[in-house]
Amino acid sequence: MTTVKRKRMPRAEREQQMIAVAEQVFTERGYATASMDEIAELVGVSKPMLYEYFRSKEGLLLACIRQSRAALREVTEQATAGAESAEDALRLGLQAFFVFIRERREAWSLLRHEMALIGTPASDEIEETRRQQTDLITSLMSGHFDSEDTLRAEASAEFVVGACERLAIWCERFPEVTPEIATGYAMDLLWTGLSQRAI
Amino acid sequence: MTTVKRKRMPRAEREQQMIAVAEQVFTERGYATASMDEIAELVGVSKPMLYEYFRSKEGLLLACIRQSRAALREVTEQATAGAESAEDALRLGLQAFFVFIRERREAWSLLRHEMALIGTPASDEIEETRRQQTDLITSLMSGHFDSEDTLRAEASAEFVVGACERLAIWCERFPEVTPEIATGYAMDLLWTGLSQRAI
DNA sequence: CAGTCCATCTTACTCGGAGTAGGTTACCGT
DNA sequence: ACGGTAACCTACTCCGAGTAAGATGGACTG
Repeated sequence: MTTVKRKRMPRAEREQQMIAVAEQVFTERGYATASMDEIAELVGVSKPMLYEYFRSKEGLLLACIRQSRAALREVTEQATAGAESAEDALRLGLQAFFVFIRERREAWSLLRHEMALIGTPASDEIEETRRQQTDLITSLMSGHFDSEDTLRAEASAEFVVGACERLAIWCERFPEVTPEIATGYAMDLLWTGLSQRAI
Repeated sequence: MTTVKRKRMPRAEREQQMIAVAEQVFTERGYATASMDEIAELVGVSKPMLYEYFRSKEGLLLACIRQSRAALREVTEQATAGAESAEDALRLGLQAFFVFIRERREAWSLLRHEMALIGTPASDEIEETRRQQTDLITSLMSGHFDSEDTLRAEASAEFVVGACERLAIWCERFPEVTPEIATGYAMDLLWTGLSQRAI
């Protein structure tokens, strides 16, 4: 767009630029509808360069997902590092998550939407992101919960991740629901359950 | 495959057959990898017939999703019809859901995996399925909960749907987790919350 | 500063699958 | 028996993923 002079640049830098553009395009058009030609054009480079660096369209998507995942991990681990109790850890982690998805809508959109591609490397990659989160939750909880029933513990972690993922998507429709409010909803439900609110 | 004599058949019947085959193929190969030629061949009919009846590849996917959704709705509505309390309704609904996804793996797989296609009709269709479930939950709960805070009520419903969706996917990896056990996990977490299990 | 080397980059293709134009045939009602 | 139409087919176009083979800028060497 703005770049009139397409200069050569070192591989690492070009890769980052490509990922940034791809993240944008995939999010806007959707993976299926996005074309490699368009991404190449926006980067200001020819299509074979994309293939040189990422092997395939899906490879490019993978790179985007991996980057988002790393960012999410960074954020949630930092946030929960100093927690004392399970309740505290949960709250801090939830808060970090809901802030992340608000601040980095594009990254989140990728993780959220591009889940088709069953049987392809990309679906594994998305699942890996969730596994990262469930592992984190499981380990956070392990010190604070009766952990006899490991199956139940795993189920709980999955449950939490699914619930929050869905809640996050819902939040997008309501700008007035701040990360703080979302965290509050999630904590209430997770911690005290629905019974508290039954008449 | 087995059909040696490809006979003509009325539209409605052919449509059903096509949907059945498509559901299978989409599930096995994934939407992106599946080809209309292959589906047509398996049905024992030529490709333009698929387009005549479903307009596009995505239209065919839509038909599959709609059918699954109708089945899911049928099952959950039936199950919760006679519930007395909120707790009861929740339990019966969850049970019906977990039984459904076990018995109809293919249908469920479609709803579960084919979520790419952001901005396309199919993504709306998937969301519509979730909305169906959240609406059901909301209406089930409306009589039993303090409904001043509608935003919170909606959030709760989304939360429940997301949690159960994720839990259902997790269950696939553990055949020993029966629908009954899954329902138990979900009820415990939803109703009494995590605090009950904290040390 | 001329020459060499190679990472970066390009043009110009192939190939497979979505979607379509236009014609053909079995079946049903009269 | 004989239209009429719903069901069906052959034979294409077109678009986008992926690739083969070659061109070029610029860093480093003598």
